[in-house]
Amino acid sequence: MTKSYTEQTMMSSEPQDSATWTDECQRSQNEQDMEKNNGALESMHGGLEDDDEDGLNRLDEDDEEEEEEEEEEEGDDQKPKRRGPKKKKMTKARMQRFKMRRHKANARERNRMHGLNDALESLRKVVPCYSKTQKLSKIETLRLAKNYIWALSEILRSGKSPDVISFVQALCRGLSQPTTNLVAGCLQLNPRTFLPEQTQEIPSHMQPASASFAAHPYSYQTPGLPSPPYGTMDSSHVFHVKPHSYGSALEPFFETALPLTDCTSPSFDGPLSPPLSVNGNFSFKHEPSSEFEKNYAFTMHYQAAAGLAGPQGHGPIYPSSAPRCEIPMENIMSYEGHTHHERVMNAQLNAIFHES
DNA sequence: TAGGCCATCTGGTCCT
DNA sequence: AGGACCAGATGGCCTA
Repeated sequence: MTKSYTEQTMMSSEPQDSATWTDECQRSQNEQDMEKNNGALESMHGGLEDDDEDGLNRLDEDDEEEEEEEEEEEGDDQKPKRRGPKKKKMTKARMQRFKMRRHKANARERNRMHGLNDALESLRKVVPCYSKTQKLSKIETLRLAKNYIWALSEILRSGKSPDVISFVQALCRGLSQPTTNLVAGCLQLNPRTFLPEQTQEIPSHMQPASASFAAHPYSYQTPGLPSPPYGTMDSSHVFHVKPHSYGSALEPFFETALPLTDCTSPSFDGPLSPPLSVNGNFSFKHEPSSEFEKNYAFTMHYQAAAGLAGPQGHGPIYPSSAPRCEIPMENIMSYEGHTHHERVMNAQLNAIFHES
């Protein structure tokens, strides 16, 4: 039984505070924590007395009449005399109240952050490539969500369905290398495939159909990003480039797939990979054979994007005769697991395409 | 071991 | 006054 990251962190992190708190045990835990943190708080108090105790001394001025001694550093001629309210000593009672307030504020902040994380987790589930085991980082989740929204908007705006390469390009813009590889993995697509410079080498029939998907209409620079892999689709950080052939660039996805923009091509008769279900969900079809597939269980569920609208018939990119494939992995959140609201949203998108 | 990611604590600021 | 929000600091875990 493995502990979640959160649990591990909670158990091991230095401030033993209370991620494990429940409302019931919060009080006793509070007291324990206060004991533990006493030393730190005391020292902090010392520092505050020396530097700036405005905050602290403003807090409790009601009682503590018993210790009204004002602190004056008489001996220090160097320091200019302090202005403003005279300081009060931090008495035990005041200290206790301060600690209490601090603990309450900490608990609130913790809850707030948990709520934020819950929301982020919800976002992870509705963004392509959701995996319980291989979670996207917060920042990557936000970036991918932004790209996803942009891509869906673009579909709505243009009324055309993108080809997979363009769509993945749009999704991966600005993502780090691992996430880019992850998204590519979702599609069983070699990341090199959708690199701008490499796509130029792809024969015309496999070129992205919608130019608008190949590049955002606005600059997609992400200035100030912490490390080079962010904010660029430069191939130098995606699959550390080695000489490749066109064939390898398209492996394994396009080996058997029909030209992306032509769902009705009669040339199609091979098995589809990756499988895209009738409603557009991507999923692996087979028992994971490669290490990659064993380790990463994803699902693509951009139904509204990739699958909703075919060029003419508003059908999925792949023919409905394509084998519907599922991953029998319990850690995958299937599209069916989405909320009613999400399904309604997709139904509405579907309706839009069918009406257009 | 460095770097990335994360949870938590903390003090400041703003709002109700 | 108290709560929400924010950003900086800190330390732990994980991975390349």
